[in-house]
Amino acid sequence: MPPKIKVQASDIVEAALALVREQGAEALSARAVAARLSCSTQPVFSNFPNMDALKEAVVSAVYARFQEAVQAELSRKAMPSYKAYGMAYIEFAKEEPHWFRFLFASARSSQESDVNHWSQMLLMTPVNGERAEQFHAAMWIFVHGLADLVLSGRLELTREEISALITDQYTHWYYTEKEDAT
Amino acid sequence: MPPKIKVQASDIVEAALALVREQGAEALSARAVAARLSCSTQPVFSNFPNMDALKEAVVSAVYARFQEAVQAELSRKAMPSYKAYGMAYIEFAKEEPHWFRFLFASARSSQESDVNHWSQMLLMTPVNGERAEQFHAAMWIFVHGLADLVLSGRLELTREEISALITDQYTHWYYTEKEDAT
DNA sequence: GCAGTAATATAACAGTTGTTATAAAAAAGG
DNA sequence: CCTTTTTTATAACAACTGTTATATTACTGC
Repeated sequence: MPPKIKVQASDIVEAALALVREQGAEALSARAVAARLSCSTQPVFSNFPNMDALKEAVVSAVYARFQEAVQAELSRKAMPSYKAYGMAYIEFAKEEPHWFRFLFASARSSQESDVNHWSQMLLMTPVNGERAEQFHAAMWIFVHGLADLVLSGRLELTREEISALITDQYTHWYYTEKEDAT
Repeated sequence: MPPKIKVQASDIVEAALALVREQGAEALSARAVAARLSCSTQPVFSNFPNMDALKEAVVSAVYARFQEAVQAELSRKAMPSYKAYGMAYIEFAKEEPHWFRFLFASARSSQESDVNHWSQMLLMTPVNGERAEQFHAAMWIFVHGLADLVLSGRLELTREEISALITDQYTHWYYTEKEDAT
């Protein structure tokens, strides 16, 4: 019978997660993971067919953390709103820049990740009918652009300024729609 | 006296530019540049102290192309507008995805690149006074977010849909401001 | 206690990278 | 023609990467 398992797949993913979090995507290598677990590189390749598979697992794990963070932020509010959603989105990007970059650099198809993510918000649009999807898209685009610009340092904003920008974006749409309706 | 110079700094930058354009940032290596110029790696290091310096030069060169492309698009219009600007911005991202990524992945400080780039548009805002800067920022954020989402494949849009989104973003601000004024 | 089994460890292979030491070659002045 | 100067070429070094062949180890049923 074989010896007890010392290193499990979850340990490997967790170590990889920490590596990416602290040093970014390019620090993720078989040897770096092994060093963090104080083992050889062998367990990495017995738990995963190759490094790409591990990377995929790490992407999923980061995505789970991302959703957790956003949901935690939302549950603190009485009712989820686009503003709370956007703030949580950008907070995550600011607090975990390497994770955020890693997540959105892995260019998956449009089925995955934040499409599903945002789609739950479609029920919350303040506008009705066919304009709902356009409002939804506009908010998504704006929040994502804001996150990217803040993350890259091209825009330096306080939390209050970010909050004000999202509010503005929201209300400009909202008011215009109301004007149109009357 | 030395032999004639065969490989000049500009040749190296140009070769690097083509490499990044065709295969992305990670394809930029001393040997790859040399291979494209059919020379050894030596001229690379006699013209640049190290690869980071070359990379910087390439960033500047890509940025110049970016500005050229946007200006060319703007000069086709009777008067530059945020819409034309945004469309040119996103067109560049779609047509030269590797260049666009390379440019905006090089996280420089906020003095550089598209801050100056966008700042020339500040004169074109349709709103007045202190709201001008907020309108300006909102357009920048929206267009950049749109470019990034389209580039990564998370949003699949035709040129017409992109155009409509920018128009919407613009008019929602514009109309709301007009309402406020009256 | 021994043998079989599977999870690790060691170490190597082949590839990549930036960078540099050394050699070759080419142009021009003497 | 030959020496000097400097660009280029060859080749190597050291560090890194993914991956794998081979050994070692620890456990368990017998």
